[in-house]
Amino acid sequence: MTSSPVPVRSRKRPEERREEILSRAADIALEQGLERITLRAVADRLGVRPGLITHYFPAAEDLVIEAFARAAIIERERFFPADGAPVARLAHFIGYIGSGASASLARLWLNARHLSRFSEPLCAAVEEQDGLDRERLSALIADGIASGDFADVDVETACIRIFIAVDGAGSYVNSAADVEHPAHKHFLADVAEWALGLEPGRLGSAL
Amino acid sequence: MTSSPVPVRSRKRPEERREEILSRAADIALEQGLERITLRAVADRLGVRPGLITHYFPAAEDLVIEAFARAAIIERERFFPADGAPVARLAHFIGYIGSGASASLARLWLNARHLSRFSEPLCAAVEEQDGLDRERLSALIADGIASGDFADVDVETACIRIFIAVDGAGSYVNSAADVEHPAHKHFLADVAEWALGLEPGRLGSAL
DNA sequence: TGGACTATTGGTCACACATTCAATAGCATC
DNA sequence: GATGCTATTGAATGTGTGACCAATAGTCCA
Repeated sequence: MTSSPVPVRSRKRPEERREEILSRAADIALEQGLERITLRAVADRLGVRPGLITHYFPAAEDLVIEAFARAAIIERERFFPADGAPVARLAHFIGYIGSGASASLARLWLNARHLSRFSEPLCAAVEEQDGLDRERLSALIADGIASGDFADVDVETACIRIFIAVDGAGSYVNSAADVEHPAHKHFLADVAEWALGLEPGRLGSAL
Repeated sequence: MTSSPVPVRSRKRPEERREEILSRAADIALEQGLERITLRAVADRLGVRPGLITHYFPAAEDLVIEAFARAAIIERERFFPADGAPVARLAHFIGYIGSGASASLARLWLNARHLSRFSEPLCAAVEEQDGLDRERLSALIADGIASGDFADVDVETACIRIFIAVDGAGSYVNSAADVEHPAHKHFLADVAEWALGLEPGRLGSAL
């Protein structure tokens, strides 16, 4: 009585199929973690046989690495607005990180940073994506300095400080404990104000 | 011609054996990561059969959790000196974290924080150890405030800020990239000075 | 329309893992 | 010195993983 499990075989253009695979793998990376990207898991989501994934990614590790990069690239656009005044862009960035909306992104980075321990190529991919984030923030900082919104600080120094604060705050993303303390919630804004020579509280409204 | 693989069976008191197992598991956690704590790996290090590990830890996950706790407890003593002036103790703490000596500890925490995603009991253990660290640092801060070395800041707030900085700096422990930039190396000391109302540079000599 | 190319399948294999359990042997106690 | 308890072994089981490969069937082109 059940519908026959007819194996509907749909043949797609290699580039398209590859995109599909990467896209699903990136979804898994964000939802469940990089170590849950298995041939079977990706194949199931696509309604396809595991062997097909191997066909496109002979080494499963490469799929994981590319999926991480894709997830990082896609998520990046959510917190780096393209335009607006420097302070507003910075406030959006900080507000986004501080809100729960970036939890899956924080988990992804925690995940990847840890897994870098076991995989040299993944480590390289992490550093590459990290570099892209830094480029974005550095550009934002440079804009703010040029416009006079930020003090005339060293861009790289400010960028490094802010990202350490981002990663520090993100460390607790998997903890059930209280990240409700004001010192927690305001840390990133506090550090950003310090790093950019803003008067304390200037970014506080972003929360 | 090879020496016969005589299975030398040495029978030990349960408490002693259990300690041995935990100790080796903690070693593996620090050296190779929590996910490398397998029945076989621990058994091999002890010259014992995997079944014996199961005998003491019917659920392997419990061994991992206890091994993490043990590693965290042992390592804690290395960076929280028992006595000395508050500033000196703080400088030791910061110097230890900043030096490469704490790399395996940073890896352990990154590891555990990530794995907390998949295991509720591990998450609880992480929070427990985290709480113990915070107790230590809070006591140190309270001492410094009482002695007048630190400003009259809120202990919990200062503690939270410093630990976010610790975890943020530790995030890059598996990266091959440059953590050599001064902003990187001084971040923890900078934050500590800010959080404790110390004049900038006061802790810098610790590096 | 027929043939070539290859995306896709279905099945298999080897490996690492935790778990289970009956059999064995060390140690303490009588 | 015999006996009982249990720490320890040896082996088997089941699951999940990546990798491999011959067979199949879409799709495109001559």
